[in-house]
Order: sequence, then C-alpha cells, then structure tokens
Amino acid sequence: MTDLREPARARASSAKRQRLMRAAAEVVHRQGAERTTIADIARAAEVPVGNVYYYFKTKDELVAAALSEHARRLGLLTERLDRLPEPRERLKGLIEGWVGQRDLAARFGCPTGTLAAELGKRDEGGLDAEAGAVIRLLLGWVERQFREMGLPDPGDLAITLVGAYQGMSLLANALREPQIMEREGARLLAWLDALPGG
Amino acid sequence: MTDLREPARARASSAKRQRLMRAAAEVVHRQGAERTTIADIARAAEVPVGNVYYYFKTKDELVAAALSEHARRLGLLTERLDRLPEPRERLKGLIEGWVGQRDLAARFGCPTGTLAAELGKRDEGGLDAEAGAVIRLLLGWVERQFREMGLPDPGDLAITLVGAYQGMSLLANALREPQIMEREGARLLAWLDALPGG
Amino acid sequence: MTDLREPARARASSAKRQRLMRAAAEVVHRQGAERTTIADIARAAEVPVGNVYYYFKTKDELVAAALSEHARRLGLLTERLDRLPEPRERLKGLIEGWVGQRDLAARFGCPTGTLAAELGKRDEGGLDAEAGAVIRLLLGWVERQFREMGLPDPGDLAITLVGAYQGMSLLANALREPQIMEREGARLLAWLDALPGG
Amino acid sequence: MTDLREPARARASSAKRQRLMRAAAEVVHRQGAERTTIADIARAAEVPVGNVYYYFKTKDELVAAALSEHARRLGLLTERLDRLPEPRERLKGLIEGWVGQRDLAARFGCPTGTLAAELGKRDEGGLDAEAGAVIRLLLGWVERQFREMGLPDPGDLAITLVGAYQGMSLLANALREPQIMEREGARLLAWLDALPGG
DNA sequence: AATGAATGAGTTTTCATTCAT
DNA sequence: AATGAATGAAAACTCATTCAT
Repeated sequence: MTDLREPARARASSAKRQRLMRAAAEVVHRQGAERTTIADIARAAEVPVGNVYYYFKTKDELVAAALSEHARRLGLLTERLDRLPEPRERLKGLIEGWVGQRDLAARFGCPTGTLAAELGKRDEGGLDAEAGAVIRLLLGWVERQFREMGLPDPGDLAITLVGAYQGMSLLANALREPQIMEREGARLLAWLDALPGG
Repeated sequence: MTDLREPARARASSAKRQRLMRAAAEVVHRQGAERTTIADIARAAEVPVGNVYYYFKTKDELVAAALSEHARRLGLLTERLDRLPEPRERLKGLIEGWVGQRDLAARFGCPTGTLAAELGKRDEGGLDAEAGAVIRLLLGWVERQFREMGLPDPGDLAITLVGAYQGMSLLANALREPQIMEREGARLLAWLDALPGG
Repeated sequence: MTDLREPARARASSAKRQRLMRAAAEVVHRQGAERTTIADIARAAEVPVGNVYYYFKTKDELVAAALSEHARRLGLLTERLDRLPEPRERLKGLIEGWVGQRDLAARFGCPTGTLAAELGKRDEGGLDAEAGAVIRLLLGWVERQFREMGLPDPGDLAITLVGAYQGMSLLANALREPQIMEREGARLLAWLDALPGG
Repeated sequence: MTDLREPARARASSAKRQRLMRAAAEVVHRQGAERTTIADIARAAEVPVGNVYYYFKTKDELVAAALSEHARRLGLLTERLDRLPEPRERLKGLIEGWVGQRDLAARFGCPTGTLAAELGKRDEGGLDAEAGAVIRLLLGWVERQFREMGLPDPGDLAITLVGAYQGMSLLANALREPQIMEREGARLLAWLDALPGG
C-alpha cells in the first residue's frame, strides 16, 4: 500500500534480472561456467527457461552477468572497508573477510578466480578479459591501500597479497581444507603488521 | 620379422596409450576438461576416435590420465632437482622452472591448478580428489625440502610457497601478464634466501 | 483540440496499420517470409512488438498484408499506366518500370514472385492462393492490354510477358546481374513493337 | 553372395550419404529450405537425426547437398540429351523434359529456381552463390547448344530460354496450372523451330 | 489501444558412448 | 585391437503468441 504506484513492470523486470544475475553468480560459482546450464540458472532464479532470454541474449551474457555480480559484491565490500580510517586496517579487514568465507572457498574456490581460470581457456568471446577486469578491480583497491601506507611498489605488493589469496583459495579448494585459509590468513595478517608505513 | 612382432600388441598399445595421455594433458591444459572432447584428444594423439575407448573406458579416465601425466612430469622434475645437494637450491630450481614456463602459464595457467579448480566443482566421480592428490605430491616434496632445511612448520611453508605459485599463475593468466611470474618468482627467490636453515 | 481528437483512435490505428503493412512488404521482400520475424517487422514499422497483434492476429495475416501492399502498389502503377492512350505504350511502360527496378530485383527478386514461390510450398493457410491472386491481377491487366490491341490469345500473351518478367527477375537475382533485366527488357520491348495490332 | 566382400562400411556410408542427399533434394523442393527441418530429411532418408550430423555438419551443408543433387540430375539429363545429334533437337528435348515435369512444377516450382530465390534472401553463408552456380550450369549447356547452331549472342538466347522456363514454372506454380507449362512449352518449341541455324 | 514481459514448443547442434565388424 | 559409423540424450537458442496491466 505504500510504494504500489511505482512502475510495477520496471520493478518486476529489474527484480527478475537481479534474481537471474544472483542465481548465475551462485550457480556458476558452484558448478563452473561450462557445467552450468541455462536451465540450472533459471531454476535457481525461479524463472522459466524461455524467459531468461528476454533478459540475457546468450549464455555468455549470463556468465558476464555473474562476473559483474561478483564485481558488485566486491564494490560493496571495499565500500564498507573504506570507512575504516587506516589503510592497514582496511587490508586486514579484507583478509578477515576472505578467511570468513573459508568454508565456501574450500568447497568451490574463489568465485572470480576460478571463473577467470575457466574463462582463460577460451580464445573467443572476450569473457576472459572481463574476468581479468574484475580481478583488476580488487588489485587496484589493494594497491591504493598500500600506496596510502606510503609503501614502495604498491602494485607489486597488491599482486603478492591478491596472489596469496588466490593461491590459498585454490589449495584449500583442491585439498578441501578450510584450515589452509585460516593459517595463510594469519600469516598474511602478520605480514601486514610487519610492514612499515602508516 | 624376428623380434619385431613379439610384443607388438603390447608395444603398440602402450605407445598409443602414452600418446593419448600426453595429448590429454596438453589439450586439457589448453582448453579445460569440459571444453575438451574425446575427439579433440584423439585427433591430437592421432588415434581414431573409436579406438580411444579401448584404452580409456570413459572421458573421466582420460582426464585422470591427464592428471597422472602431470604427476609423472612433476616426478621427472623433482627427480632432477633431487640431484642438487642443497634443499634450498632445489627449491630455487623449482621456482626457476615455474618462471621458465611463464608464457605458457600466462596463457593457460598452471596445468594442475586450473584442472583442480575445474574438477573441484564436481561432486561425483572423485576426480577432484585425484587432482588434489597431484597437488599433494608437489606439497609433499616441497615440505621435505623445508624439513631438510631444518625449518619449523615445513608443511605451512610448503603451503605458502605452492600457494604463491598457484596465485601468481592465476593472476598472470587472468591478466595475461607473464611478467607477474617473473616479479613474483624473484620475490620468492629472495624470500628463500632470507630464510634461515641449511 | 477540436476535430483533432475525434477519429484519433481510428486514425492512429490506420496509420500504424499502414506502417506495418509497408514494413511487412519491405522486410519480407528482403528476407523472405520464413526468415522474417514479427519483431523484424515491428522494428521496421517502429511499433512495439506486443502492439502488432492488435492489428494483425497472426504472422500469416501480416504476410497477407504484405501481399496486399504489393497489390496496392501494382494498382497504383497500372492506374498511372492506364492514362497512356495506347495499350502497347502501357505495356512498354510496364516493362520500363521493371527494368527501372533492376537493382532491387537483382538483389531480392520480384517481391510478389519470390513470395509466391515461397508460399507455394505450404499446404495450409491458403496464403499461396493469395499470392497467386496478386499475380493474377497483373496477368489480368496485361491481358486487357493485349486484348485491346486486338491480338488473339491475349491470355497466353500475358503469360508469356509476365513469365518473361518473372524469369528474368529470378535469373538476375540468382546470378546477381542487373544487366539481365536490361537485356531482357530490351528484347521484350522489341518483341512488343514487332507485334501487330493497335 | 556376389559383391559381399566390397567394403561394407564404405558402401553403407556412401549409400546413406546419398540417401540423405536425395531426401534433402526432395524435401527441400517440397517444403522450402527454411521450413524443412533436419528431422524431416532424416525421416525421409530413414536415418536417425543424430546420425545426419556424421555426414553433414550443418543444415546449410545439407541444403548445399540438395543443390548438388540437383546439379547431378541436371548432369544426367544433359548427358542423355548430348547423345542427340542436333543441338536444336537437344534443346527441344530439354523443353520436353520441362513439360514432362509440369505437375511437379505446378505444385512446387523448379527445384533449383525456387531454392535460388529463397537462398538469394540471405546475406551470409554463400549458399546463394551455390544456387546461382547450378543455374549457370544449365545456362552454360543451353548456350553451347545455341552456339553450336551458329546463332549470334548464344548467351542471351540461353538467358531467354532458361528465363522463360523459370517464368513459366513460377506462374504454373503460383496459379497451380500445369497447363501453363504445356502452352509455354509449345510456344518455346515453335520459337526454337523458327530460329535459323543448324 | 498499448506495451513490456512471459511462455513453451520447436529446432539445430554437440558429444560421450556404443556398435558391428 | 582397431575403426568408421551409429545413437540418443542433452543443451542453447528462437519465436510466434499470449498475458497483465
């Protein structure tokens, strides 16, 4: 009775599109892009298969949508972390976030990393580049924190930190051992603390 | 006409089996397990499609064969490295090997790591465990070197080193930047040198 | 605000209907009935897809509309030609009109002829008969000219002339050679001139 | 018991491929390329749908196969006609062949002509050119006969004759009147007889 | 009348696996 | 052991038509 007059159609459509994006992100994370069928995503989003194509013209567009959903979530996370006063604290918050996801990571890996690995095997479509772009978002944010700390080669440090995350996710996943995330997370926190800078 | 025919069947079969394993390793590395068809592997191995099933009863067995081919190669590498007198030198040799593969890694990632990531999304077949086992081989060897160096927590150190390798491979691949392998490789070498122990 | 709104609905509907008919004629000529989607026509007519069904209940009705649009255009042409005093001149005008369309014909064939050929393969819906009817309009008009010239078997002559047109259009189209229209057109003009009669 | 030792596989495969080509030619002639499904052709050839793709990788290849089947049949016809001593007699034989097919033509048009018209609406795939090539085969043969008769502009005469055939087929088809084929056939025979030359 | 969205049946295509020699 | 061929179950995608306002 309150917002009923807002454009119902646009709302519904938007909502469905969002549902599809989220379902795509989830299902693709769990099953991989190749093993995920449109029907899987449609089912997860509770949308009839035929209707999916009204919102996304091809399966690749849905995979791209999954990627931007991950980018969006990354944006939400960094936005929250940006409220912390110290860059070092922000980075530590990031790592704690990673460790907090250890069970999911040990089961399915990093959503963006595993997707990038899978898409990297293609030589058409350009989806691989889109996956790379999402990872670059993360790298960029991390680099900014290191720069703000006044450290030299913040780009390299970002590669090291994000690389460690990707590596520990992959190992935790391959060995199905969430504890790897904990141990490596602790090591990274200590490493951060040992770094000089503000 | 004398000894040439004796083990003809066995020999031929063995040779073909090997060709198929190697082809599987190569093609799966480049295309991913899911996007690789039996026909792709057969073509690469120059074996008629129908004949593949004489050697491997299912596609999964071929993927497993690709994994053991990677394990075999890892074995060859560590065997060679084991001839070095110092464990620290062996580890440095390992890292140099990784960096030497930077272009391949930047294009297709680590063969075992990307395969493990892909297979990790399955919940049937147990191939994921086999991928994990290959990675464990590497971890075990690395751990032995650290232990031989007399360092505490050699298992954790192995996770850190191998994790760094997986992470830098993934980033190099996702961003298509082989230099990442060089820079991170240099960092790892310096880290090794800075470690105490024999 | 006075008379502008009176027949607003009818007027608007009429205009849209006409736009749709014309778009259907054009697009179907270029793409063929089967390859043309309702959305194609809607887009060309700048009418929202859902709205098309207000004016035409089925796709077949739209194809029929394309046919009557062609009939209408034929009517305009013959009306204009009918102002010429001599039937022979009218027929020559007709041929000149065909030749004038040589580039379009070489690209897409005769609009009615190719549509008749396509619809002729159906055995339901009766659209094939409607296509035949449009061709009969042309044949009838041509026959009247020959009759007015006092020639025997004017119906057969009409078949010959219109058949020559359809044949040259098809060949020009199949070979993508507009010159065929010119050469055959010239031959037909000479043939007409050589015929006896007023 | 006679030819049993000929390579059974090759024979079977060849036979099936031929069956598919013939089925494609027939069904596409009757239904048009666009309205014909792979399943239609498979059914007509009594081949399981999935197996069709062993012989033809795409539907377009099947349509191309239909075209070359028509070319093959044209070759058989002209080969037979070439045994006639006089080029004029050969051409008359050609026309008689056309008239002999009047019922089929009145129902479905000229197989090659209608297919060319349909394919001419595409702008990708190059099938339109293949259709044109088949028509060129016919034009070339006809032109050779006119040339052998010592007539000037044999190419133009060929266009006129083949054009008349295509036109009369189209009209007979559009109006569903086989008699058109007869009347126009008779006219063409008379026209041929009236031409000078050997 | 108008319109974005929804629906579902149909079509092409792929491919692991099996079959028949 | 070897091999071309066969099979059938998916899967992506299309589109006429209908629906809900």
